[in-house]
Amino acid sequence: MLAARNRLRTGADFSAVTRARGGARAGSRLLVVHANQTDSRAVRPPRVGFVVSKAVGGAVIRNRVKRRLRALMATRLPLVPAGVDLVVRAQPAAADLDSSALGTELDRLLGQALARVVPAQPFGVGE
RNA sequence: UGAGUCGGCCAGACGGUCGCGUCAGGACCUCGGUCCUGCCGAGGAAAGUCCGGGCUCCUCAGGGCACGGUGGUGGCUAACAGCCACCCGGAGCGAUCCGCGGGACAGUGCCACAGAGAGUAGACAGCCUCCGAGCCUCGGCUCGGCGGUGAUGGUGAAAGGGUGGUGUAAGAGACCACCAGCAGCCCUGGUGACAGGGCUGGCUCGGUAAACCCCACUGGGAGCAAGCCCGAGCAGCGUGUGUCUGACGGCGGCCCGCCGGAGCACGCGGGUAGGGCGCUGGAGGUGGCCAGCAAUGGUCACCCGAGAUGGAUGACCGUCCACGACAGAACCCGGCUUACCGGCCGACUCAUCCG
RNA sequence: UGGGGUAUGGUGUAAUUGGCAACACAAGUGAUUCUGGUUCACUCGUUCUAGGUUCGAGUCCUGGUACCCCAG
Repeated sequence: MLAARNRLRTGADFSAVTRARGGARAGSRLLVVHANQTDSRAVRPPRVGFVVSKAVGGAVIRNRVKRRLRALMATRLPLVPAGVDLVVRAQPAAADLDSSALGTELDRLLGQALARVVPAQPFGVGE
């Protein structure tokens, strides 16, 4: 579980990230990462939300996928610039992966999405 | 030793680092929150939502009808379609298991096809007496007719007791014996379902009620996103005050002064956004004793073991083993059903061997 | 989370009170045609699944599975 200030809390927040005009998206067969700079003055900490639909599996599998993504995201949170909201969506194939495979996939997609939404500050995980 | 039946229990363990949620204590605080410490933190099915109950709101004088639910008996329970014990029927050598297990003499409906006849039975073939005609090897045979018959054949899921005899033209519960079954009465045992036995009777009226129905018992509706409380803003109502005799607001706090200026203040009820409560101490667990065959109940002691709201149990490691199945609380509880890698314990049955 | 509904050839639908699972389109095979189309004939079913009631179940009863809809 992330701290409350780092979570998206309402359905309006989620649709603001996933359907916003200025938002960026990077996806694969495993995950889809949405990003959007909702606060241009960048005073708010970054916020993250997760979407795991019933197509992924039962409640146990969905919770496991969500917890793994949450734990992976918690370590990467300091690298996300302030004022940016993220939504990480899991595809059905993500249920079969372990944490390390999910981590590399998340790094790749996160870099793509953040580079599109904040080109001035490139995401530097690979360096 | 092998095969099997039933019941109960467990649901990876230990350790390290980093994190999460409720609660309690403390610190900081811009009263939004942040940080530190500590306790606790998913299941036997949390699942399916198939029954039952608590709780909440709505409806409701009382009674009846309609529409459902249940269905051997006795008990347990808050209640149940559940559980326990027993009865009956069936399966098994047995331990044991399975059964929507009331009523077809209250009434109605249906029983396709086949078959003569399918429900107050029925004559297609056949069998038998008698009458008539024909043939004739004079034993009889064939055809037609008035009747008798329910034994035989064939049909069907099912054909109106079974076996043996008496009887007859041929036959038939027409009559007799035994058996099966039904009804009535009585005796014994049992709270009861029922069981055992005796006497009498008519020979003996299919199946289907998970068809309508009858009988007995029983059921109001919706559901915690139920519902209750607080409540911005906008609008409404009331009272007071004010419109050049200037309310109120602005100019850094106050006074004066200057500027803008028609509303302003208080109260009221309903209630949107939003927030809080409901929300977990309960038909609660663990252990002992007592009553009971048991389900269960009583009593004593100890314990507090989730309560979130985008929704908490995770991540990375180490060691061990049988290498980890099915699966995640969202108001709570009692059941049922379904899913499931395996493991442990107890009781019992059968077969074989040994003593 | 709570409430409600549906399931029949590949697809869309039928089937009186329980008595032979029917129709259209599609697909395949064959015939007709020089070839294709049209036309004709034929083929194609665990009635979602497992039990039960019944002589007999798509239909009646019970459990399960999948999908869809509604409230928020």
